[in-house]
Amino acid sequence: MQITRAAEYGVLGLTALARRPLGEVVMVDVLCAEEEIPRSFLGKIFQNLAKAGIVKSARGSGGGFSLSRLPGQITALEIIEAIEGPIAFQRCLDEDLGCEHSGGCALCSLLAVAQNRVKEVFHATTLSDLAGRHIPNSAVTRARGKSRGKIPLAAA
Amino acid sequence: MQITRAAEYGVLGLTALARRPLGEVVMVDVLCAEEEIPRSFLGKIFQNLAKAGIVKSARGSGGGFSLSRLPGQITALEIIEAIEGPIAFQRCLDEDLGCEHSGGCALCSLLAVAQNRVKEVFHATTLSDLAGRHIPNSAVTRARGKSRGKIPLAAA
DNA sequence: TCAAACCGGACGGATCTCGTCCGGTATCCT
DNA sequence: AGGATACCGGACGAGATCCGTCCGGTTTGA
Repeated sequence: MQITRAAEYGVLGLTALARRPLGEVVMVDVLCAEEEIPRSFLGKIFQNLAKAGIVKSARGSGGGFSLSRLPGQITALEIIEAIEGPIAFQRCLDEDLGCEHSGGCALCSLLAVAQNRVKEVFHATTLSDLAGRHIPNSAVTRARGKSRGKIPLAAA
Repeated sequence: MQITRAAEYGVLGLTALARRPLGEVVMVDVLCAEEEIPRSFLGKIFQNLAKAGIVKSARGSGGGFSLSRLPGQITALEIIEAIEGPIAFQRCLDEDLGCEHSGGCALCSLLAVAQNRVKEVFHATTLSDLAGRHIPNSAVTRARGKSRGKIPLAAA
């Protein structure tokens, strides 16, 4: 019952992209430096985002990634499902291959409701919502020196 | 982003218990036969439920498990968290050990909202809700013979 | 032609999942 | 007292998933 690092990194990387002028092509090196994400992992994640049409990739020298839509038109649900696959609290809730327990499985109904709630939340949030409020870690640590201790929560 | 089998089995086992007169002591062998759950696994799961105070255990001959409260007073949230540990979409959302990304992490806020939605759903559902609508698999297969083909969904 | 940058598959260690097994202990029955 | 019964609890283990890394291949620009 957790989000994967891949999805986390994917969202973070996209916010970094979304903070720039629309259409700007950025290398993964830049993005992962900005958000402190392992380089080759983020590369792999962005391959999925490209395949899902969220991001466009440009190869060769001067290449990189750019958003293929406005940040306000990309939902968190899209991003997360592009990386993790469809959100399904249980096997039988993904495609309707029927529940293995019984005809009217109460548990599956419950899980279906819960699952739809989180989908609603993710669907209602766009990348611009996320990018607006997010301050990249690298900026914070730079401003703070390298004190690696407890972080006073800023901004409620 | 999935519920574990353990939680699934736990809920199922408890519904079997909840269908009986309150306080009746039932062996795990009976419960797992009824719900078609591996015996030793369910035993282990019920240990957690006992530790969480959801179920009472009786040892020795004639022993087994019984609900320690009315089914209407046991929430799905309790059950699931007793088995899986606290629901936390991300490490930083469990106890407040602060987000590793930044002060005002937008992603964590989003995940927190989604997580609370599912907690609400689980909290609003009781064991009696689940037990009422659930027909154990064993009963279905008995009534149907051993046709292992596609199951026509009964009851909307 | 060369270097830059993404593509995509293989690999690998760590962790989690899904159980099983077995000796220990508490309880009941005779 | 002595068994038989049933839960307790820890160890074990196969398999899957997670979290990345690596490297050869391909595309592109200079």
